[in-house]
Amino acid sequence: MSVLGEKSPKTARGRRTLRRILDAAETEFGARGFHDASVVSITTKAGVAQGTFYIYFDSKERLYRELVADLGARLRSYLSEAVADAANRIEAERLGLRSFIEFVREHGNLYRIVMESQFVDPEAFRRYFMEFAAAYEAGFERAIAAGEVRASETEGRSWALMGISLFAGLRYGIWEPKRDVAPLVDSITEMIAHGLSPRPARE
Amino acid sequence: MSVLGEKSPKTARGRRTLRRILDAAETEFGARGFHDASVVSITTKAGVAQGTFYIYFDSKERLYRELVADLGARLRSYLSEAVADAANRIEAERLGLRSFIEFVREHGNLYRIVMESQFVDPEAFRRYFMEFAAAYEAGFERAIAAGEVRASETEGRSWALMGISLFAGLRYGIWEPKRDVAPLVDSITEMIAHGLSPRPARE
Amino acid sequence: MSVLGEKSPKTARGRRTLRRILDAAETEFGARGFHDASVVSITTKAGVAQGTFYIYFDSKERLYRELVADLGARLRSYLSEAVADAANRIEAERLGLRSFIEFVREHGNLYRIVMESQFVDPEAFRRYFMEFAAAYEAGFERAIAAGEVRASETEGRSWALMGISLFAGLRYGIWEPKRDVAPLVDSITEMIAHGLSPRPARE
Amino acid sequence: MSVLGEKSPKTARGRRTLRRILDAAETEFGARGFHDASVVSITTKAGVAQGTFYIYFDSKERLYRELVADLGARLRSYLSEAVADAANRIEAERLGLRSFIEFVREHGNLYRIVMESQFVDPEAFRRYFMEFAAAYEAGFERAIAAGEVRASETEGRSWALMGISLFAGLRYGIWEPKRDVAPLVDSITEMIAHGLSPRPARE
DNA sequence: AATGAATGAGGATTCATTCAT
DNA sequence: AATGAATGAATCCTCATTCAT
Repeated sequence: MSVLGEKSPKTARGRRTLRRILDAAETEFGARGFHDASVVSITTKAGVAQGTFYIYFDSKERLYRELVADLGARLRSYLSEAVADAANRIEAERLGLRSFIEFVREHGNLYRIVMESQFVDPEAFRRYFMEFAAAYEAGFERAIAAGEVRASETEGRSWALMGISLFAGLRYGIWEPKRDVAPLVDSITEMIAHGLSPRPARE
Repeated sequence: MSVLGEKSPKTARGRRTLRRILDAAETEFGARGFHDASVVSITTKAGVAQGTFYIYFDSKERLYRELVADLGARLRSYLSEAVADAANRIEAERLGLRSFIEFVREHGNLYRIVMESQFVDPEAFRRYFMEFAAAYEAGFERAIAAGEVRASETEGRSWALMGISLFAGLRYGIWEPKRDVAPLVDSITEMIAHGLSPRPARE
Repeated sequence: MSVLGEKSPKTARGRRTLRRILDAAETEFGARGFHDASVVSITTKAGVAQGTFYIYFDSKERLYRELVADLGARLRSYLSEAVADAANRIEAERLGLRSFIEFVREHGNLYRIVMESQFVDPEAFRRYFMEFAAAYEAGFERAIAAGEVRASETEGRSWALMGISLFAGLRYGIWEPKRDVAPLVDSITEMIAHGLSPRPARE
Repeated sequence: MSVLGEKSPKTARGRRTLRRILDAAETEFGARGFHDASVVSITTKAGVAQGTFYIYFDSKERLYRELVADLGARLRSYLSEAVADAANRIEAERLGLRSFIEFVREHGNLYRIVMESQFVDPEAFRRYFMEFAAAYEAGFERAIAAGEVRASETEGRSWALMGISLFAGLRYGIWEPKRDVAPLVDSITEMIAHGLSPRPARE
């Protein structure tokens, strides 16, 4: 989607350097946060000189922004793939929740970077989640049309469900990455399932 | 009330100064974030000399930590009061969600500060939410015992519900503070109600 | 000699406070050096408010200067007393060396303060040692007249002997305060004795 | 030659800059002392930006430490060269004393820096002189074996002789740099010669 | 394309000293 | 006589960015 590194390098050597900076940045930003990850620390880790950084990026802020966009895209594609085979909406929720936690466990840095972008580039963060939510809502509309979930306003519901995932990612992906997450996912999904069920509760 | 651990002033003048620093800090941290809010900007806004800051706080970091703790306590007390009169657990959820959004609308800075602490002082952030969650779970246990909600594992559910609130606070408290939130709260609460209902959905 | 504390207090309470500041200053200056010993650290240790300091002293520098003068006087009187009973000049050298080391062991702070004054108030330091040297030389002249030591220029000799003491004080008073110093003092004194002996070495 | 442990520059330009900082530091530290010589004053005198300082040194303290070590090495090599041709130990003492005073006259800053290190980095100071003393003692042992000086304990004697030099350096190198030092050196050396002579004094 | 060097504004913090009570 | 509060200049250091080679 977004092409990382404004000034895209022409030579193989250049591509390699760019790749190294990007990887170093991901690690550093993830581990130390935007402010504590300095350009020096990134270039040092990448094994290049400080000046080299500015061959590929206009500024630290700019790199960060591009990184966030890229990571967001990766996350989104990961999720839509994970959910593709779901038989129905409820199943999709279960799969989405589970694979999101897995994703966070495998790409903790990425998760942290995206979350921190809220405080570094609020507008980008906002846009990203609004788009995500739009897709989410669209899915809901289809599910309602298909009778898989109870009809209702979809915006708030979508947002609520995103909040669940995000927060579950924080606790079970970042804070407790060894925890057996299956029962919790089941419990949460069960709650969601009832919450969305097209069949009203018994009297 | 305030449990701030700063060196407490002994004169009225001192208390006034401390108060001004605290207020300025809340505003600055909320508006510009931890890193962009400098000690200069805080003291300038408070109308005191830079050195005065260090009469009351050991460091910028320390002030932040104390602020987070204090804000957390304020939020918690606000919420428990808001929820006190709820007839049952479901009603408590509705009230909690609604008043949380209200709180965020009125104290946006505060919300931002607490959220950003995740990246400034992760341990404080973690501790704060773990404690909150514990209280939440305890409430769940009671509700289950009272037959107000369906029995189930409570940890994941609590966490999920907190995620909903937090994210709703972000969107409807911070991003869209003018939005009429009632229908969304209703919709979300309805989802939660079904999700927790002691009477499972019909087959 | 020098009356410590410009504005000499009239009341008993005042004298007590002054005393406490002086003692704290001696400890702090000795332990942390002039620059690292702050007025805060001194007043804190003395158990008084910061402002109180300036009731008794115009400045940190001033206190230091007075302290150095006072300590110098104490040292000088200690030494002249220690040497008073010496049967002759050589004996005086031995006693002087030994008691100087003892003095340093008992009053390490004092020694350090006087030595550091070289870098805080070079002129005062210089004056002090020049005066000391003058007294030393006078003693030498007398000893020569009495035939106790070999005639010679006395200035360089005096200075050299002061250098020996000072450096011995550093090593055996400050750095190795537990060391049995008797044999070293004997050895050095023996060297001095031969060096000064009125009976030159045989050809 | 220089054993400075700073981050060594890779270009000629860098080496020039480093050299300028080092020279400026020597002058400033020597003239104003460690505390009053600020990084600003050093970089200003060196004609570089403040930040440049930190390309080459981790901290002001660190630079100082390295300077002390370097200066010590220079002094030591200067002295051992000066003394190399001495016919015997006594002659070596005379040459050592004289050339030390000369050295101090030519490198007053250097002398002051080494002396002040006692109060800035006591451990470095201590180490320096202990090493020096060890070399001194070894020389003594050899002289005793060669029958050039009277047998005796050597540690205290070495220390005493170092004290003489140091103090003579202070007075005749720093305080009275124009003074004709020859007679004083003679007088002191004569005293030392008798003090160390292998031929006992006549009865 | 890459590098090492240089910049300088800006940041947190310290501290001797003064002030008001 | 004493205190707690306030000051503000000064200090060390960091870091994103630019420059010369």
